[in-house]
Amino acid sequence: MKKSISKPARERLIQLVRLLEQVQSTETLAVITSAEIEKRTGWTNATVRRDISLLGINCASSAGYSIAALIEAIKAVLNISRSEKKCCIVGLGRLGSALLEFEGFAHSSFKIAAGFDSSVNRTEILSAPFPLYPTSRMEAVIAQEGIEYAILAVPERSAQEAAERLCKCGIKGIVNYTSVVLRVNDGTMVENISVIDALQKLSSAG
Amino acid sequence: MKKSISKPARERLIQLVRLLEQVQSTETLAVITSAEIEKRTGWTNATVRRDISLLGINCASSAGYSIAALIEAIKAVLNISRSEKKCCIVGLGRLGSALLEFEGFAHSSFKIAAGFDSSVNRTEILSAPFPLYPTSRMEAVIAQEGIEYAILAVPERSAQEAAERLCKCGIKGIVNYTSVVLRVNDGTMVENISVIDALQKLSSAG
DNA sequence: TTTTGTGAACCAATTCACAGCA
DNA sequence: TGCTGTGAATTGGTTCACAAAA
Repeated sequence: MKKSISKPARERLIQLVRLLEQVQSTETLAVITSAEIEKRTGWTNATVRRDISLLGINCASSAGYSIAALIEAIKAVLNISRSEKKCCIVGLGRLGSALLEFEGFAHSSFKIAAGFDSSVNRTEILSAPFPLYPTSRMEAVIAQEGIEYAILAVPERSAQEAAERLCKCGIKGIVNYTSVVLRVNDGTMVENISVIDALQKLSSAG
Repeated sequence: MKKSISKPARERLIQLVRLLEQVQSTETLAVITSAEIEKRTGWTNATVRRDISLLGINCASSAGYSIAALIEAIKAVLNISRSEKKCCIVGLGRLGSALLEFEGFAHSSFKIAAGFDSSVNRTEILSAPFPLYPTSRMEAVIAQEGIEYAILAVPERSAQEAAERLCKCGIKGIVNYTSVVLRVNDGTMVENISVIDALQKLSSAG
């Protein structure tokens, strides 16, 4: 863990751990080679080996890497699922409330601890496995619950303002579902996952 | 100008055009400097200037870049909004159907031309401004409509199979809302926008 | 054998630093 | 003066190629 892991390598490792878990749950393989990972991901085998070597562990034989050991190593180094991390959803329109049933959360180390919406009516009508609050209580609830990450799913026109409030609360990162380019403090990171953004990336690569 | 634009540069330019449009619609600025763009995005002014110079146009004065000209230039070079591009939504659960009301589409050059779901019941009950079909008709409709991109919002267990069918149809790109690591043909690109993926990127960057 | 792990080489991207321009 | 545009330098990432290990 001496060498710090670059962003592209980290992102590949995040995907890799998920790929390995999928393999583990649908196939009987216990071991996988870098060549096989290349087939399934498109990354070159050299890149795969380099990424894995950055973990600073040694879980390979001449048949390849032990899948179980590799999963553990990546999780440990990237502190994925090291401890439960609390998130909140900001904006409970169709998109925000669709997340209430997103399967992926079950197997992750992220836990949704609160939902916020400016419409009190909506926070009262919706039912969720976690408490819903009016946006006015955002700062208080985030501090009190120790929420670290926010999922931003408000209408475009409210996105920047919401982001600023989240920054002031000391939120570590925002997952941005809107296509607004957010201006945030240095202490806060943003991951953009707007569908328009993604489509434009695809079509500009064409 | 024959220098091809790198992927990171393209992705910044896509964000930049959106930022500029936002500035244009909320402020009265007609001109913007690379230093100002740095403030709003966090990219260094050198990177901003380099990216813009890759466009091979010249829309700057000593006061900065003309916002309107810059928007046009980026759109032209990245063929954003050059022509209307057809997409489909595959999987009309809560997440997929939430996209029906996503605002961003209105101002984009992407048009949703079809929705697919394995539940015939669902395709009959939902109402959308475009036709909905059972998944069995996917291949036929995609070919007939000339659909180029797909938004994948099916349950995790069906994701890989759906992706393979989309590849066979010759779809150019898939926007993947699931957290499954998709294996696709060389001719098909994937953009992953799973919320879990995004949260893990944020927390591993810590 | 086969496959990893890794220096060294290569290629890509960013940043520096400054000439040139309005 | 205050900006852009861009060669040159630098930093970062990927790939090569091969020794070492199983």
